[in-house]
Amino acid sequence: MVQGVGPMAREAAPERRRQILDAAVRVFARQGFHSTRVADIAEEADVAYGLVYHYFSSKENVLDELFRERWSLLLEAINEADQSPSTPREKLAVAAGFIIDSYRYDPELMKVIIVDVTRAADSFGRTHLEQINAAYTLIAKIVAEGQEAGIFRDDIDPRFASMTFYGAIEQLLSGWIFGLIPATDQDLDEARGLVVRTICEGLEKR
Amino acid sequence: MVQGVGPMAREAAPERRRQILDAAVRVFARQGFHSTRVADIAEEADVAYGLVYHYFSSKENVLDELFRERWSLLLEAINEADQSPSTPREKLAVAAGFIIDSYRYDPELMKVIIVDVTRAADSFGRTHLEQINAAYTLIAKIVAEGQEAGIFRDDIDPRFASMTFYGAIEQLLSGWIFGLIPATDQDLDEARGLVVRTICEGLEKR
DNA sequence: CCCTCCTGATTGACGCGTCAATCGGTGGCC
DNA sequence: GGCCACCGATTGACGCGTCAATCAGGAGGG
Repeated sequence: MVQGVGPMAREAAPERRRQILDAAVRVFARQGFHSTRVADIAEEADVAYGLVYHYFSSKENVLDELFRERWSLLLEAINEADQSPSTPREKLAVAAGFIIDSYRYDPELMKVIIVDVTRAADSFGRTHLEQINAAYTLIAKIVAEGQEAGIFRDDIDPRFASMTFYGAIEQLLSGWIFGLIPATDQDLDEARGLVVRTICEGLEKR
Repeated sequence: MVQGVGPMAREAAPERRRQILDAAVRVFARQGFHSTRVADIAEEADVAYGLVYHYFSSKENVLDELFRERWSLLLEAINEADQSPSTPREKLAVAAGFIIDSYRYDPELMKVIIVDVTRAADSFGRTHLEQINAAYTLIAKIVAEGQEAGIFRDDIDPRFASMTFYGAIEQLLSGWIFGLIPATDQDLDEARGLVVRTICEGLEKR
C-alpha cells in the first residue's frame, strides 16, 4: 500500500501517533508552542485536524509527550552515570554530555524542550517542575558524593552547586538556540569539556 | 461614582502611570504575564480598564516598561563595575551582587523579569534579545580583560564563559522563585560569594 | 470469489469562551 | 469653553475542542 500518495492510506495507529509527534516538534521549534495552532500541527503532519485529538487530549498533551520521552532518557542517563564507578567529575561530564549530545542529535526537539518547557517554568513547565527538579536532585547527589569523597569543597550546598551546573549548561543551549554564540560541530565538541572544567576547576589559573 | 471616596481626584499623570506599573508587577508576579488580563491590572491598580490603554499601548508595552526600567540599571551597574579599577573577579562579584540584590529588594519585579522576559526568550523575550544580549556581552568583556591580564585561563571563549556565569546566576534566581532551593536572607547573603567563587575557582579543592 | 456488514480510523466545519483593544462618551479644571 | 484625564460597555478576532459524517479494510456468509 503506497503511503503518502493518493487518498490517505490506513496506517497502524502507533505510526500515526509518531507522525504527529514528529510534525509537532518541527512546528513548535519553528513557531514556539504558544503561537502554533493545532491546525498547524495537523497540516505539518499531513493529517486531519481532528486526528490530533484522536491521539492526544490537547495541544499541551502533545508537548507533554515530547518532553517526557526525552527527559526520562536524561534522568536515566544521569542516574546510570551516578551508579558507575567513575569520579564525580566524570559523572558530571556524562550528564553534561548527554544534554549537549541531545542538542547535537536533535536540535529541534531540544529547542522545544528548553524553550517551551524547561525555561517556561511558569506556564507549561509548572506541570513538569517535579520532573525537572528530579534532574537537579540527581546532579546534587553526585556533587554531595564528591564532597563526601573529599574531592569537592564542602562549604557549598550540593543543591546550590547543582543549580549552578545545570544553569550553565542550559544557558549554553539557549545561546546556541538563539544564535547568540556559535554552534558549529566543533563548538559542541568542545562545550562539554569546557563547562565541566569551568564548573569543576573555575575560571582562574591555578 | 464611588471610587473609594468621592469622585476620583485627578492625579498628575506620572503618578497614575507608576500606579499602573506597580500594580502590574504584583499581578504579573502572581499569575504570570500570559494569564493576567488587562482587567486584572486595572483592578489591582484601582483604575478603570481603559486608563491602562491611556498610558500604555498594549499589555505587552506594560511589561516592556517594567523590563526596560530594571534592565537598564543592570547594564549601567555592570558597565560601571567594568570601568572601576577592581579585579575581574570583583567586577563579576558586582554584577552578580546587583542581580541578587535586585531580587532581594524587589522579588516580585525580578520574578516577572526573569520568568516572563528573560526566560521567555521565545515569545516576548525575543523583543528584548538585544538588551539581554548586551548584558552577556558586558560580562564577556570583563572575562576577556581578565584573560588579557593573565588572571583567567585564556583557552576559553569569553562569550562562552559569560553565558556560563550568567546562566548559573539566573538558575539560582529561578530556584528561589520556584521554591526549589531555600531563599532566606542568609541564603541570599551567601549566594553572591558562592556563585562567584564557584565560577571563578571551581568546585574542586585546590 | 464476491457481496455485505461492521469497526474504528479519519475528516473538517462549527460552537463557544476568552480577551485585547477600541471608542463614544462624562466631568473636572484652567 | 475647551482640553484632557478618565471610564467601561462593546466589539471582533482567534483558536481550542467537539462531534456527526465519511471512508477503508477485514471478516464471514453465501
